[in-house]
Amino acid sequence: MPAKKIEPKWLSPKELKAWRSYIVASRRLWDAMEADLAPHELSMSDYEILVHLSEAPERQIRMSELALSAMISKSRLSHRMKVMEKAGWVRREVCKMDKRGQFAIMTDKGWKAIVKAAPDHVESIRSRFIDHLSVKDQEDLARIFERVSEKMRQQFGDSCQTE
Amino acid sequence: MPAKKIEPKWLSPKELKAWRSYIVASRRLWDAMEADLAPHELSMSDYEILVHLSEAPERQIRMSELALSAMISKSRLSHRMKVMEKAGWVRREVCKMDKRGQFAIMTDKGWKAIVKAAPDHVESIRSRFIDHLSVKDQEDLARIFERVSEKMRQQFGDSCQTE
DNA sequence: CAAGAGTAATTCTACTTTCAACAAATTGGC
DNA sequence: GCCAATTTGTTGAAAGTAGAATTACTCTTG
Repeated sequence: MPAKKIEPKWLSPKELKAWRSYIVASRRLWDAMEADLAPHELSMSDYEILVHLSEAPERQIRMSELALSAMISKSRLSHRMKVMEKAGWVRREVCKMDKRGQFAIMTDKGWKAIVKAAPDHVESIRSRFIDHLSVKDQEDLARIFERVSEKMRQQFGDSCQTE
Repeated sequence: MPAKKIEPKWLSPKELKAWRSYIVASRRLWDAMEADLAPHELSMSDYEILVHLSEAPERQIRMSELALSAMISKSRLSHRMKVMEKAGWVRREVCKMDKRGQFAIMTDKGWKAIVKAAPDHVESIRSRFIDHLSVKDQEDLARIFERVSEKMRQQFGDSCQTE
């Protein structure tokens, strides 16, 4: 028998529905949350950066590590830092140990900005997402997405670390 | 009693875990799937546009409607169409009824491109996501994200229609 | 210690996306 | 019919992002 082209296994109705609901809701959710955050002059992505920075010991951390934990490229982080530096939220300082390195450091002003934004953002997470989930839903979601992440890590991405 | 500042209701550990797992996995999933699609010279977003176009009757549809169903701005659609037109995948034609309007029309070449990419994309959806879900998981996810979308529609977005 | 390999971060270039402004056509009073 | 308001879609400038190239430093090894 000649080599036959492998017929792709299409999605069943249930599979398709799961996928589409997820994609559509995620897109909307992201947009809505961006909008919720806009009054604080923050994007979701910048918020994420600041949170990771604020959680670092003494609110300072090496650029590479920050890029890794915020899951963005170094290049992008450099650019955003330039912007946020101008806003006075962060500053940079060379690393004494390794003069190639830079520390991203959160300023008081930056801390205040994030502290001010946080309650609204949490409220946004709640009203857009979490409050519509039962505890069981929360557990299910966590389990599912943990597994999805885990599988991707196995499949190939050693390019990305744990958060 | 004087007006007291409302204490924000922070997330419980379970809530936080659900949220973070979702966010982190979603980010990774998107990136992985973009990479899976790259060999076909397509981004997730362009793929989405082409799919909606291909599903329209006679593979043609008004620009506004396409933008709506693909959940992108008109402006962005215009720009992408210019690129995809150059690639020969789509063309545009003025609407006889309403001379302001344009029809986006999928060319044969565009159809071929999407037909060629689809099996790989489906395989990508499977291997990255769907295959790690039980049928119960699929149902749960669909239910959850349907609800999330629904609530957002209620909360305020009449800016966005059903898909 | 010197050469080469490797690493940290930035910068440059090309591309994408957003936002505001715009032109053209339609609609709905009056 | 005419004028204002709205709708459709495009455009151009500005902002954002990705990836390659670059710079400056460190580490390894002979």
